[in-house]
Amino acid sequence: MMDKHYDPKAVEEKWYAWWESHGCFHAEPKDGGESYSIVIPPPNVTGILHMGHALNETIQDILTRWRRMQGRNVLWLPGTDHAGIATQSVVEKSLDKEHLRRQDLGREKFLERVWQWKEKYGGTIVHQQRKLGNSTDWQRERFTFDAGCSKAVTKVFVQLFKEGLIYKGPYIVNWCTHHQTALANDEVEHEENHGHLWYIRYPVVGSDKGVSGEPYRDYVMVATTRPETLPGDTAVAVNPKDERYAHLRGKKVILPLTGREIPVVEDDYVEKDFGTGIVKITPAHDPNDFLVGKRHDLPIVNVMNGDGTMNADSGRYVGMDRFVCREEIVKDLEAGGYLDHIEDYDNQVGHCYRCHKVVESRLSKQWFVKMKPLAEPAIAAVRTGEIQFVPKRWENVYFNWMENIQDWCISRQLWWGHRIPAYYLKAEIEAKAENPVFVVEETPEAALAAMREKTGNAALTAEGICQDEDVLDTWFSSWLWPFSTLGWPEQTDDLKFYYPTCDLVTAQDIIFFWVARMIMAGYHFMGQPPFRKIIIHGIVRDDQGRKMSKSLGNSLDPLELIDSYSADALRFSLALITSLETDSRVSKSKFEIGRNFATKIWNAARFMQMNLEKNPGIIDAHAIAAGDFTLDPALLRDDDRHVLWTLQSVLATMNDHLEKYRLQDGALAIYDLIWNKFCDWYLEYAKQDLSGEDEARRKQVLTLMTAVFSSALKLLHPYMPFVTEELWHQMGYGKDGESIMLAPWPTAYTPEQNQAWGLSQEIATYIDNKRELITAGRALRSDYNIAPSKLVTYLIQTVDDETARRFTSELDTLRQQLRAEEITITVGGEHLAMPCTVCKQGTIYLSLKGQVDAAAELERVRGELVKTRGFLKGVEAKLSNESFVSRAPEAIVQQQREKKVELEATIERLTKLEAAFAAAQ
RNA sequence: GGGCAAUUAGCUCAGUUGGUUAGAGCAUUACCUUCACACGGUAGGGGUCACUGGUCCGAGUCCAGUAUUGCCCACCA
Repeated sequence: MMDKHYDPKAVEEKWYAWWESHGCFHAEPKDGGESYSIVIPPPNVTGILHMGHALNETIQDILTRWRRMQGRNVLWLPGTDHAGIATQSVVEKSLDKEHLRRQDLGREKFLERVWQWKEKYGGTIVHQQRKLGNSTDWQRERFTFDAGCSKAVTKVFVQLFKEGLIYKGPYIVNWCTHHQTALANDEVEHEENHGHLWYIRYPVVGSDKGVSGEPYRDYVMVATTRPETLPGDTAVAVNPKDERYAHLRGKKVILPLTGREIPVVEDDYVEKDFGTGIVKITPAHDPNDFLVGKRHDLPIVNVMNGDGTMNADSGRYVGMDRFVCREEIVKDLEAGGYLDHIEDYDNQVGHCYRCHKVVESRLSKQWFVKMKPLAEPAIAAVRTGEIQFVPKRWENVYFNWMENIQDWCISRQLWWGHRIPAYYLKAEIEAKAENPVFVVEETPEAALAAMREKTGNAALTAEGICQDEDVLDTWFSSWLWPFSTLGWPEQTDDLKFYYPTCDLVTAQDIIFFWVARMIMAGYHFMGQPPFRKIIIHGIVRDDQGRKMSKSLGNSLDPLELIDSYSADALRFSLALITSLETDSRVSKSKFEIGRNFATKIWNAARFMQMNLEKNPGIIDAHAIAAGDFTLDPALLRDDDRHVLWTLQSVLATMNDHLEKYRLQDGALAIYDLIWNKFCDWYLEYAKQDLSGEDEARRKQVLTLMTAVFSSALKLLHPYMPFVTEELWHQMGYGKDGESIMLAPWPTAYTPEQNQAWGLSQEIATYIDNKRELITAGRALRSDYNIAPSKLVTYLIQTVDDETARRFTSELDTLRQQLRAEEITITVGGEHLAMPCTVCKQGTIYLSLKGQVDAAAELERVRGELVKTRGFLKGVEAKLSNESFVSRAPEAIVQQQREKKVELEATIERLTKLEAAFAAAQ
């Protein structure tokens, strides 16, 4: 006998291992069929599973399991990202404990350590993903730094370079003067800094006075937080719309302390209302100034060394530390009469995340990809709808970024990553040549040959050249993910069959980093989109709406949730509480929904099993689950028809919801079917027959329950794979231990079956009405404070004969359920002089003999009459609108006509009622 | 500063082309430990759908404006 409470732990472990070992997740092109493929957004190899992954992967798994059951050839490809900075930092931190720096080990030894780390700990997240139940094809697991992906990366780099789309150029990076290395943006911590704004006068060239020590009459005033970079100024800038400085157009100013003449340029970057509205431009020491300099073709003067001391171009400050220099320059400016005044000023200043020294903006040479030519087809693809965002509004975000796209800086001064396949003459590098000769090739051998040709030195050996020290941005491998993982650049069967992939599921935070770039790479290298639909889901937040983060300590751990509630519960609850439209707030208790649901299903199965054990061999569960069963129409009751009909309508709704990625609605639909329709209504209804003497009827009920429940399990399987699989076997639905995950997705009954069994919307509506009638009857009792034990007399009045007939045929049941000694059923409006309650749609009226509130009923009927008349007016207006009648589809017009007739009948009925109530009053 | 979204029950959220009585889960109240399930059942309470105005026979839904909140982008030299 099954236990009262479902114990998911053992079950989930058992079935995952079973699925994996039976190759249930594995996909092969040779199996044919229509392909459905998704590549997983590869989590960082350093990562541990968080709620974001749980949501993201649950969505993908629901889609893939559903499609697989539909018979598609499904591939969901897993893998991880080598995550350059993150991984390197983790390993460097572990070196810290040994008081080692990576430089002490050297590049090769250090990389060995990282690989060791990856082998040891890199599997953490993929093991955690298994606990979620992901049906990813683990035989195809990939890593962005594995041999295949690395080959693709190198090939792409060389191709883009040869196409002229990759170039090497100057760029401002975050520079730590202590570690003497570039830092990525996320390695820079911004802290509030209590500093100053120095207001400095720059004399305008041509001014009448120019003697040092005297105030200039004609000058511009510049405000700066970094006076020490002044010797590197190569312009001052104003906003072109700033009327105050219109007279400066085309003029030059004198750079204080140096005597150099620098131009006044106009640039939108300048904020009119900040400081004086004039900015000094120091292209070598500020990223924005660098861009201004680029736009205006300004010279770049670097005044600082890598260690934060001033260099020769700073003039007399050479050798000073940058902060000493700041004080000296301010002193000199004051002495020269250039310093106007100083204000206190707070701003954000970047600090190194490791040594907390102020990060310097430093000019360096970096590699770039020209993005404009790549962006054009990618923009067109979304415009034409070849690729679609779901929800659609993200297209705006995408266009906004793509149309203003900047070149992509792809080089990183790290060791862990794909090394840039550029090769130099070793002699030139050692001599620190300004612009060393280089070649870009896929292999060192090819590079040597190319270099020999380029330099005309046939005697050049492999020792004479060296590879670029930098590695590529991690995204430079992930943007190839949809095809590099399928074997590109080889033209594999996988690639032919599964590319383009179908859906990409991700959160909005990597639309730029990843999604947009994959689209560009897809079109450029494959000539085809990487995927058709982009499903953007929200972010999982805590119950106060904050992002989950380690530092806030508000993270929910999916593994903990799986431990306390089960993976099924986590998945189902996530699906139920998240929509694509908004972020979701979650708290631990939310996951009880899924757990309780699993228990409910478990117990429904237990109930059925108990009854099957009492009737051994009465049905063939497997055959019924496979759709091979007959029902005797003579034995069918309306409640049977109702549940069969409801199952079919839920199936249709689920398909529609899943097609449109409304996973939440799908979850709700199956939840309602199983809990409310099947357990609360049908199982309760069936109890009387199951304990009855009629064996044919018992068999019929058990057949029907098996048919409905097995279909419901299938509909639920994408959401709750484990418990459905367990019950599938417990109930003997799969022949010879076949898995539910490969069972065919349910289909609607044939028209013949529907007809033979008398299934129709009318029957379903009748049962709904009956439920409502019983509820209303109970409510009436409580309204009039009548004890449940007391027998009363009900009057039921229906609008149509058919409903009256059905009620009459069930008088005994109704009497029992309403605890009535007498029930009178009539048709039409005359009888009802003492109405008390009205069921839905105004087609059934129920009253309790001797209990009337005619005044209230009169008021309500009048309200209803007003509404109905208004509605009728609208329909009439529509029908008298010529353009509607002539242009709208005939079916719609007909519908309106029918509605009109119906409304007129309703009004007539209500009018009679009104009169009856008025008389009663 | 630019853009996007949200505002519906105590809480978290649905509400698909405007349509008759606005739904769910949790929480809550009463009753029920009835032989599938108290992680349960039955019945109930709780909403001027942020505000103002507009269009319409009819607005949670469409339009305009206001307020509040959140996010993204660009960021003040």
